[in-house]
Amino acid sequence: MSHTLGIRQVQKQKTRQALLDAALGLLEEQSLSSLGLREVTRAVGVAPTAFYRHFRSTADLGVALVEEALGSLHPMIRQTVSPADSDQRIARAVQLIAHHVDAYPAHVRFLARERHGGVQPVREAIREQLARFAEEVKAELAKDPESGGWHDDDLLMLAHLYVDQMLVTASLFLEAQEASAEERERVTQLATRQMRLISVGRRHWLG
Amino acid sequence: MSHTLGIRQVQKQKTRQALLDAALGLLEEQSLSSLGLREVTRAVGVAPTAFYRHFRSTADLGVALVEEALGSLHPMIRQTVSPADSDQRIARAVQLIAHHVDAYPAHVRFLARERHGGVQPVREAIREQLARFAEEVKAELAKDPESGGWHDDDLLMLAHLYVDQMLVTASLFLEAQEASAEERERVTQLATRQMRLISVGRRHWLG
DNA sequence: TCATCCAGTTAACAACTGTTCTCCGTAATT
DNA sequence: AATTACGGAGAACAGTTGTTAACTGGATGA
Repeated sequence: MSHTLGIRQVQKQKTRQALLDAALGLLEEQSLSSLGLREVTRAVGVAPTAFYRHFRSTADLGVALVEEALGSLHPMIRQTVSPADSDQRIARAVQLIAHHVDAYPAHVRFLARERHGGVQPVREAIREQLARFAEEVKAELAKDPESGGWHDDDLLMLAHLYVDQMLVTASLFLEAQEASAEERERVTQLATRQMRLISVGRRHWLG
Repeated sequence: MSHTLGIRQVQKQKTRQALLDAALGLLEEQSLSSLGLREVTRAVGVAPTAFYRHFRSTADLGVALVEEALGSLHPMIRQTVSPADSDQRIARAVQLIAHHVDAYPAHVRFLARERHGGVQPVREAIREQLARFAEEVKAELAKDPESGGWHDDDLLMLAHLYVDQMLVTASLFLEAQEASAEERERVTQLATRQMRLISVGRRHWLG
């Protein structure tokens, strides 16, 4: 069943990953729509034409990056929403987001930047994946006894609100990454209270 | 006091505005970081070198576009937040946002795209202006009797939440601009209920 | 062992980019 | 009426871009 990859396919995947990594690095100070194919291959140390062995275009590479970036986000979101919303749990969730931004800053930057960016297929890929995430969050919320009597539509509405709020918070942490410890603490306080307000709204939604 | 502009300065401002308009149009399907100086001048029908009479670079042009785009957003946000949050008021606010997106789609797209985009000075300009907006919203919220007993920090927190939620909603309407009437109605319902949940949270924030 | 495959290379193409310098015509100033 | 100020045009610069074509050499499968 487990067919060991030949040394050839291993090498191919290795350079493919190198292209993805290099692109992610270059995207720190520009958008995908201005990312050049040659720019990426030059950073990897490979001929420009080699690019075509892996991707049709930079937009195609962008779609691949969406998978990678949201793959790393996946477990984080799960952990964040799963427990009920006590104040302690919220504080922990915010810390989880902060930690994720520290661990994968380039992924977070890429998603925040290209979610509304200039490359349509990439926008669509992000939108699609985030919708799947919202569905997942909704399923998690449905387990909670607090969700008794909630309509499906309202659960999905809340799930989207959570997902958007997480991205906003992650983006805030990203901007404050090189800032002072006090500034980062300010962001933490802000995000925590916003999450708390949403929780209060959730608690009093019915009746 | 009112010094009438000479026919020369009038012409200059006219071509300057033409450059801004052309750029805004070209930015429908790309990001600012990939917008070329020649591309813009070609669209206006002017020599490439004329660009330098008005802007130092495309990033400089971007900052000018921030002023313009947020200028049009300014009265909209005011109207949206001013009244207390009855359900009817919320529905009206969402309609206001939808109307603004229809009236200035390019402005909304530009802000959503470049808020996290690849050009640092533009990001900073947007962040700065949005912070000023949040301050203004906070002042508006403070007038409301419902804000009695609220800390300044919490008021600002809520103001930011509102501003972000408005941008998210505007961006949703923008994506659904060419979609069916049912899809647009779905977006309206979603945005309305999210605003409502935030209002519920606001109402029960204290105690 | 031998023929095939295929990731990566080299070379060349026309088209495009931002920027500088020099010049022009005319509105503005004196 | 004479002079200056200045928005814009024109040409040229070196450097970049995406894409095609033909080629190489080592892993792969018969």
